[in-house]
Amino acid sequence: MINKAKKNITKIVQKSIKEIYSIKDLLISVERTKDEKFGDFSTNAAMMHTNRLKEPPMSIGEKLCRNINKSLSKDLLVDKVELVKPGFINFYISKKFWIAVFREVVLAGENYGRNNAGEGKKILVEFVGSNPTGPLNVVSARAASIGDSLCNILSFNGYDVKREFYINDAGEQVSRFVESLIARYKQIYNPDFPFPDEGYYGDYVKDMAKELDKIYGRSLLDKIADDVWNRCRSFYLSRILGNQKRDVEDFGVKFDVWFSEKTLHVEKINNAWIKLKKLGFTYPKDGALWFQSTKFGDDEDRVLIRKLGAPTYFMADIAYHLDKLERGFDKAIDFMGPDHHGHIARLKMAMKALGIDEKWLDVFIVQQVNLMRGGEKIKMSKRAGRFETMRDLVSEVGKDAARFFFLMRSQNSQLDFDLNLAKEESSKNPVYYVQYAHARICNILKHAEEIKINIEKIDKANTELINKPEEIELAKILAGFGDICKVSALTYAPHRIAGYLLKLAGIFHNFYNKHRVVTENKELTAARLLIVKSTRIVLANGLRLLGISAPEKM
RNA sequence: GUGCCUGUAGCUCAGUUGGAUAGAGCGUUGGGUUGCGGACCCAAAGGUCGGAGGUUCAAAUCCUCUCAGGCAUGCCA
Repeated sequence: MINKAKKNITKIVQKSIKEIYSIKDLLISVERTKDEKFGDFSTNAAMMHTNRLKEPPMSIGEKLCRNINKSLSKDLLVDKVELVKPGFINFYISKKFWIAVFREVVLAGENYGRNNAGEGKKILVEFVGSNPTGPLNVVSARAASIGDSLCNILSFNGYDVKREFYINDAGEQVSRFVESLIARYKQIYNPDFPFPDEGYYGDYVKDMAKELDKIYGRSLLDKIADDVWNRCRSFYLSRILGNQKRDVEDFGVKFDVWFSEKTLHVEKINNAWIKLKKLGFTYPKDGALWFQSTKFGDDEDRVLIRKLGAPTYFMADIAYHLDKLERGFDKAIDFMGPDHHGHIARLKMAMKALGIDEKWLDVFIVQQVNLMRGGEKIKMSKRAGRFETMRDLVSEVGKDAARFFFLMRSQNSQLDFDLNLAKEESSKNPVYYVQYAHARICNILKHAEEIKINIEKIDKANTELINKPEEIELAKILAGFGDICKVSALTYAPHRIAGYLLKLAGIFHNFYNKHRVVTENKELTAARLLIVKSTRIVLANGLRLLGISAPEKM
């Protein structure tokens, strides 16, 4: 809707420029205004051309304005065009144009805001991902919220999206976990048995050791290298992975693919390695095999195959991304934890070495989360085995609040998560504020139905009766939903949707406070029901994109 | 040392890729409802956009330098 208006205005302005100045460069921009006192749309055309035409902006603007006023067509529904000081030309759109949005929303329903900008392009979004060595933490919860919501948004914009979880089940970390488990088990019989320096300190490892002891007693003590042990270790690894799966599923995230790093070994990794070797970017040194990342701007070369023969995480990740490419994705997006900082540049260098278009892969860091309680930061220490898990967080504040809080902020800044606020049932709590607007509307609709008003046919209501400023304001923000969806997809920014919903909820509450919907006046009631029904639809659509419920009662 | 992220109101953060007088929420202060959900609304106060230059009609936004904080800098992931 807004796009249509923008296009029309752009055409008109360009036509005027052509007529007056007969120049070919017609680059201008038409934007929504920030403030109502500047109308609804404005163009910087006069200022853009001031240099080329060697004429002051106000003078250009004056001529354009006069010309535009002559050529305004009726269907645009422009009330007024005016020139303002620095050289902006402002367009005032008639109420009628805006009010049409209510019917449009109701007719489109859950598809309102959808577009086909993505043209069915295949995108793979990799997020959360982890070693199967312990419970998922709060950063994983943040990544899950952002990744899942972005996928919803991309689908809504016409992309063919797949969600993927990368299981790092083949590396050094898994060995460290197993060593930790063995050590905890042995410590039951020998408290002095040393615990590995970089081991896993969490209590869950101790619990597993106790469990092993319960089943096998001391019989495993001398069988560490045995088959029994191998079975035990894979039993616990798959149990941990199972718990991780349950964590994300309870959080409402459904991955299309759980990708095991193991499946890259040995063949796919070998193939990737051979490709790099053939291109001449590798060499042996100190018994290991290296990648010449310095050729791509790194400060030192990086190891691909370790001295002992095992590939590094870096090598596996190269193979992994080649695999994604081979699976036919037009684009790959990765969300990684803050500890992967250094890894990103290297991965991109490897992609460049392999001749892959830079734009094919986008990698984002999901920054750390500081849990706050009563203004105090809760200390997290993985080493000491104390760290906040995703499960604890969700069970304390709930899925909706957790997701909304993570989605309010852009992913690349650190986040202070106020646990008390997330639980508070008041308008201070943003998630309640938005959900309350939705529930409130549902209650109005229910009330209307109780007095036998037919909500289904409400799109037939007489919209001529809509003219209050609060109503027009609602129309304008509803009309902007499609734009917000597009922008949030384009900039990978789900938090735009959250911000939009907060604003929409605010405008609705204000409207509600000023105007009663269901009254004696039947015609006006119908028109206002159309307004609140379309508002409900947009709230629900937005919440759905965030993966948050839109409750009918609270 | 090097690289990335961040620096905007007392606090937590937006700012549609360069636009007009920089915006919300919380907190503070003062108001509002015989009503369809008060889990609500309105108003006020609060700012050298970390700092200094530069680019141009126009800079929180782009460039250079600089200061502060965070993270990374493993043959871990």
